[in-house]
Amino acid sequence: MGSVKTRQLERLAEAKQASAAQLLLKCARLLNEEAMRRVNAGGRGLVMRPAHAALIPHIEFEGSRITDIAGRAGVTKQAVGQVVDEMEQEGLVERLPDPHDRRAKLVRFTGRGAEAIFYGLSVLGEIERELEREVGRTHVRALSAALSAILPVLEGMQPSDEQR
Amino acid sequence: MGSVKTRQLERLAEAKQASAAQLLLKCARLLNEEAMRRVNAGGRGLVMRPAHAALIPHIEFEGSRITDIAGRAGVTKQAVGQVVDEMEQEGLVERLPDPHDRRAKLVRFTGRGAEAIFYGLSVLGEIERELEREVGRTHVRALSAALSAILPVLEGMQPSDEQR
DNA sequence: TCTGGAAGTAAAGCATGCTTGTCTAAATGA
DNA sequence: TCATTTAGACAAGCATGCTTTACTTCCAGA
Repeated sequence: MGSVKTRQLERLAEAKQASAAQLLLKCARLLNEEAMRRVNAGGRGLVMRPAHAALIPHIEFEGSRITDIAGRAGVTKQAVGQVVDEMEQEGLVERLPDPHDRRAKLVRFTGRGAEAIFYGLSVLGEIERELEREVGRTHVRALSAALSAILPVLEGMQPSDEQR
Repeated sequence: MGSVKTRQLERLAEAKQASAAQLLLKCARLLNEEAMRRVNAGGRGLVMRPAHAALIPHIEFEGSRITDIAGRAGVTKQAVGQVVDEMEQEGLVERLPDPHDRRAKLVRFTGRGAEAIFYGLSVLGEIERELEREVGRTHVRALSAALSAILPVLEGMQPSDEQR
């Protein structure tokens, strides 16, 4: 009793009160789990995995090169190639020859891929509407506003991610 | 042109505007990356990995049983045992005999473990202060308020997680 | 006092998501 | 033209974080 360690443990108990950062991390984890659960329970045959989700924002609708996707996603082109293989087998994307460079290929969403993305977005929208119903639209709008402000700051903290 | 697919791709481009849910996920990912980066660059020998972070909230200061931790974290006791092994080797936690059950052991933070947690929390606090400096305290407080409201709703969506 | 179940450990295995290294074909530029 | 670089594919390997199976020790109820 009264030892250094005991006092530390007491301070630790106090510190348990969540900061905004901790709240953010926890909410996002729960939201992500719920969204994945709903997407994969969506009756469709396809499975959505985090590796897929990570690439989607970096595949442009006109088609993107593997190397470009890799650079933006911050992983090697080999890693992207593997995930693209999977998504291609599920019929979500297709590889097209790049008219500007015969070494290159363009990865592009298929119609089915676009549908899958809409479905995923609709799941997020659905959850969002449920949240609004529970906590009120004001809170959700404030959340959006704050996150929109914070996002560029967080992006600015990213390491420039030299070569890979 | 004008095909079903083309129209879908156009809609897809519109849909790219981020919802609150998407913003939340992206911000959290960036925040998490930045926090991990800073913690592991903290000069200390120890490495922080997601698996450790996942257990920490479930280790009570008085000590918790492996089985309890596993139940709350939603993984098997074997998985928890492995991570606890690692944290024990780093001197962050210790295993004590449970006075109430000679089969059981209590996992508890050591002084060093408590320090490490303080350090981790201080990193989060530091990032939070930087965010306040950039976007203003109002936004960050609104963020906290909204997340605090949303958290219990998200927790309520959790599957009851039958047996494991 | 046994008998079933729970706590923890041990070992093996597996899914995921990466990496590095190597190769071919094509572009690029001196 | 020829050397270098680049895009992508292929193969192997590895780190992480789990799981399943099997065991020992101990508790607890019939």
